Amino acid sequence: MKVSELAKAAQVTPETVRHYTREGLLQAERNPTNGYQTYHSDALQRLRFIQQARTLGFSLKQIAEIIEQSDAGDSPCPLVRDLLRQKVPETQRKIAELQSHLAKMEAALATWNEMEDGVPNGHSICCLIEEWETAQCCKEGR
Amino acid sequence: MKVSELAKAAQVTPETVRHYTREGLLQAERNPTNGYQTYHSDALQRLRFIQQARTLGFSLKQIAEIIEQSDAGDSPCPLVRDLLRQKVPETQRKIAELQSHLAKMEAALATWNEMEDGVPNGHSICCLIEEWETAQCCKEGR
DNA sequence: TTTGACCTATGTGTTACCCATAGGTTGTAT
DNA sequence: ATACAACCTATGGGTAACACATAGGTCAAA
Repeated sequence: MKVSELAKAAQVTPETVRHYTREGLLQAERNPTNGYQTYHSDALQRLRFIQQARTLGFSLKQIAEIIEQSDAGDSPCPLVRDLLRQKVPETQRKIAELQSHLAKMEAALATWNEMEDGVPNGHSICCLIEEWETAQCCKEGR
Repeated sequence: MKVSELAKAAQVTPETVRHYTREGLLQAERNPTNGYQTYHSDALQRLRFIQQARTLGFSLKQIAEIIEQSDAGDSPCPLVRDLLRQKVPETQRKIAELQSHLAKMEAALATWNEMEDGVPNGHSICCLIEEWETAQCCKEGR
């Protein structure tokens, strides 16, 4: 398999395949006559694994560690479990954060539907963001 | 106000203040004798505005646009509303994505509590991720 | 006057790629 | 046989929002 063939099979760009190869996440052999990278068929499986892990929020670095352990003959499962245990609260925190933002944005949009646009007065830049908690400023027609 | 004073007042690092200044989000004047950046007191208000906007997920570029409009005497409120309207579905999408990941991670951890760690067998790298949907592999004791 | 705490500019590192450049290779159509 | 498209290669630069390191100038207090 050549770069683009592997890339197409996994629905990624050839550049991504080259990137993973450069970073050591994928193994390839050089065709000595033309210097092209050649991948074995199990590279596709590994690439799919990387995609799965990426989907879960693992960094390439973490994935590289997992693969390394695996290649060394050790079970990567304990490592993966540790990483997941770290990632769960991180993800929960991120979700809570985004939900808070979302609530603010929706509340603001709802309120502002009834307000006229403010004009900057030298003190405030954008009342919509500035007086965020109250979102009262535009009511004054500033 | 000097860089660090402004930074401390807004609970950010001096480097962040310099960054915003370099990017044109904050205005400063040079002290001609020593070259130090000098900020007016309303820079703090502006910095707080930037923080608010960042919290909502606006990029520095978008914030710069908002500030530009404001400085030009135009109301940035319509622009902000447009940006928010774009950001709401984006945020919803991100939340849904994270929730899906979280659910998978939690389900996996729960299942794997009862499983023994697998050992790589040359075919699978980490059954915990690979056979994600079923998460059956480790049951076989591979 | 020395010291510590500040300031400056510049450049590098982070993450996971994307894109541009310049040039070699392969396969097919003419 | 050759032109041409479509592939490959390496290299370097760009992205976002800073953090950090370096080297050197400045300031205030002891």
